Amino acid sequence: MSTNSRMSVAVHVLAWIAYDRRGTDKEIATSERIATSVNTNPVVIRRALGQLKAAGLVDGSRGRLTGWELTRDAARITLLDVYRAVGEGEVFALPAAPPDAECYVGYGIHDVLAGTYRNAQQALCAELERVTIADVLRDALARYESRSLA
Amino acid sequence: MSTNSRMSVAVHVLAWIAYDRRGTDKEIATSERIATSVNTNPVVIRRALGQLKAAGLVDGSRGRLTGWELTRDAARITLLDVYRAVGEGEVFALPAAPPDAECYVGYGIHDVLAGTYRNAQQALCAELERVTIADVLRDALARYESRSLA
DNA sequence: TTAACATGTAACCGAAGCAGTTACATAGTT
DNA sequence: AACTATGTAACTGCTTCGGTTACATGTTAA
Repeated sequence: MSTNSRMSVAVHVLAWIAYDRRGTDKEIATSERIATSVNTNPVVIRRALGQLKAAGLVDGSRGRLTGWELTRDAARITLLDVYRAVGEGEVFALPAAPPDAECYVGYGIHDVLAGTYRNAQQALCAELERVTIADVLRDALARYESRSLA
Repeated sequence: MSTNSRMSVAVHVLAWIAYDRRGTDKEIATSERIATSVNTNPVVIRRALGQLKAAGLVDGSRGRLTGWELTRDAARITLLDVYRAVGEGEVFALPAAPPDAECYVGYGIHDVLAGTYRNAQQALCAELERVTIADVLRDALARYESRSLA
């Protein structure tokens, strides 16, 4: 599929913010710092944060020493929320050109496909809804802890 | 999502071939004729047929007056078969650049995401598997029959 | 055997989307 | 007022897609 990586970036960003750093170095969540963890450019992070902010998942201001915050508990942000926030469209696309409406098959097939795609998409979304940012963070940290057994 | 229309084209092609034209004009299934129904270029159809043939869903030769055929009943070809035949990859992608392995979050997040994506993708595929080409054809024809009520 | 027909495939085009980057105006803090 | 970080525009290189032309190859029918 075509597929961009915005979903992955957005989840990473949220998990990074969700991680409680009060014990460590009191690192404020800036696009710069997050970009280091994601290994990309700060602007890419700002674009992601912009979408997440528009969706009401995070909040932040321009001032110094501010830092981004989640607007609610990480356990209450699902990957479906993120999926919608980053504006991912449909998984399947119909051809731009409409089929031959004179053809027995062509006449209605786009509508039929659209319905089928809707069901498939819904199944996908239902699965995304079962996972939260808290889940992702927990699993990621678990992997970090159990590393270095190599 | 990125999203191409190959899936849609392939399903259209299969439904077109599945439609029994013995009663009508005995139209042989050529890339040219199918292209008319799909409203695209014959080469696009040939590319699709090439993938479907490689997947063993259709068969055809170069000769004249041959025509493409399904290798099995339309009721036994699922949209999941088609999905795999057209080589659609994963719905979600991870960033090309690996995250910062020193970061508590970055270290394991790609693996975590990959697992989640796998589950979501599986849900999608399960839904596609429930629909066959025969289903699509039946529904499309039903729409054709009940048209012109406008 | 030969003419007709249809496929397979390479090659190219324009359009679109994406990630990355630079640059800079703007806004909020200290 | 100085500092800091965001928001955003603009540009780049890369990739993919659908569409198109062109042509060699293979198969059938006459």
